[in-house]
Amino acid sequence: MKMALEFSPPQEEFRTTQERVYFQVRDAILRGKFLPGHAITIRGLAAELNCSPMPVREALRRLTSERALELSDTRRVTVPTMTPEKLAEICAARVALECQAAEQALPFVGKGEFEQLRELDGRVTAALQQKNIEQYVTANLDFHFTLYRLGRPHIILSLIESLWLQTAPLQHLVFQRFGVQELPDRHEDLLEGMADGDVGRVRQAIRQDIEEGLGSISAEELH
Amino acid sequence: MKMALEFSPPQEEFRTTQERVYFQVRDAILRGKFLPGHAITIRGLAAELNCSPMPVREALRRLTSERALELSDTRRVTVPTMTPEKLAEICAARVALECQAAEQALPFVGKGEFEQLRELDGRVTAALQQKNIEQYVTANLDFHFTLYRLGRPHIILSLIESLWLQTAPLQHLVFQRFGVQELPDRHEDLLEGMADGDVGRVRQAIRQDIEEGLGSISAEELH
DNA sequence: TTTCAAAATTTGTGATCACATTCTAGTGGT
DNA sequence: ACCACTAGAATGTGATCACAAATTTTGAAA
Repeated sequence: MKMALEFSPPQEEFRTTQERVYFQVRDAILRGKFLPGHAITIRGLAAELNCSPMPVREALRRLTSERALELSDTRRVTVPTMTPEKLAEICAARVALECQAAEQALPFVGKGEFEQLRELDGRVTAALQQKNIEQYVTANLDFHFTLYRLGRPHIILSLIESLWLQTAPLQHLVFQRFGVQELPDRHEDLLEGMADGDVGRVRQAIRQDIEEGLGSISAEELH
Repeated sequence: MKMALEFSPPQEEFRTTQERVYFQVRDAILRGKFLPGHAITIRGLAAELNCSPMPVREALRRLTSERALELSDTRRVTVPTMTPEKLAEICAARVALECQAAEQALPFVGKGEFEQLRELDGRVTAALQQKNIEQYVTANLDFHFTLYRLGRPHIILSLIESLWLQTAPLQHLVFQRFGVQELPDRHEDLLEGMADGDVGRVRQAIRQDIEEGLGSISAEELH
């Protein structure tokens, strides 16, 4: 079965095929093109992405070690299914790391950066009003990571990215079923806290944004 | 060049060669068998571990994505060198995650678990008195991870493991040069906090243990 | 129609090969 | 002695193949 348009064409130029495949699959996961539980085959992906199984193997191995994909007991690569325990852990880890990243970013929030974040938040709000799932996901991701990147974190950022990757398939599942209109977001609190340079308020806003966002998911049945 | 005894024989039985190689290399890094900056070759490892380059490629790719190894701009796999920025980030991330893990473990610390932790701490102290680097590293690792594992974390634990892997090469370098006798540890505080069920004290002890431990490293020149 | 075992296909793993790039001596010139 | 340069060796990447294990399909019996 040929699944057209499942993967976007590679945006940038990559040095190796393996790297290209890695980002294409990663992107597809973030955009919700894979359902939890879906099994992925090396040869199938290789055929779709026009390369030999070799680069696919390495890309999948990499994504598996980031827990974006999962290795079944029969060595098959699948999109992970979520459990309440995993969700609670991801939630706790995101709070811990994203609070740290935000705090680290705070000194770098100047006037220009603040305006940029306000503009990105505007896009999130607009997407929520229009009930545009695709746009909401992209804008929300941009908002958070633009903030976190200000503190120039490398290690922490990649840990956070790994955590977002893990919730992406479930998140899209829930959005497609229940929409995004009722999603709370604490971006306003966050922006005010940043304007005041109030670390405590920023951390609190991040915590609530994450816990309420993932809480609204866990409230629904977990597939 | 044949480097004998660099790798321990595989302890358990692994399902695949790739997995065996992964844990052997991982173990070697944790035990300080690799110096920062050291370049690793796929074929060289394959010859030492008696397999084809293929499983080694995948194992190295996996370790690279965990930041235990690094990909140079010429695609060569090397043991990462530390920078003050990276060390600060690792320190912050460890504090955030290990405090969370400890808090999560706290309700599971019964009498038996407490005694086990006291016994492990005793080994750490003994190793420090004897200035036995190898034993200190092992005992300290056992102490921390035995505690964290009580809360049955999966995701957070693997993040913490990745962070420990990243500091291992530098840590061994410093230990070999300056010894371990002056290393502070906050395990006493930690144990008392746990006995009282005092979350705040536990978190504070973890924070200090990490910051003082890594601080004593950053105080020395970073290679 | 349903059930279940055997056959056929598909899959992951590991080995080997080809090729372009990178690294390493060794050479020659200053 | 020192440095730039070239030839040879070594390395990473990607393709292809062989094989065992897992999956799916098939077909016959109930």
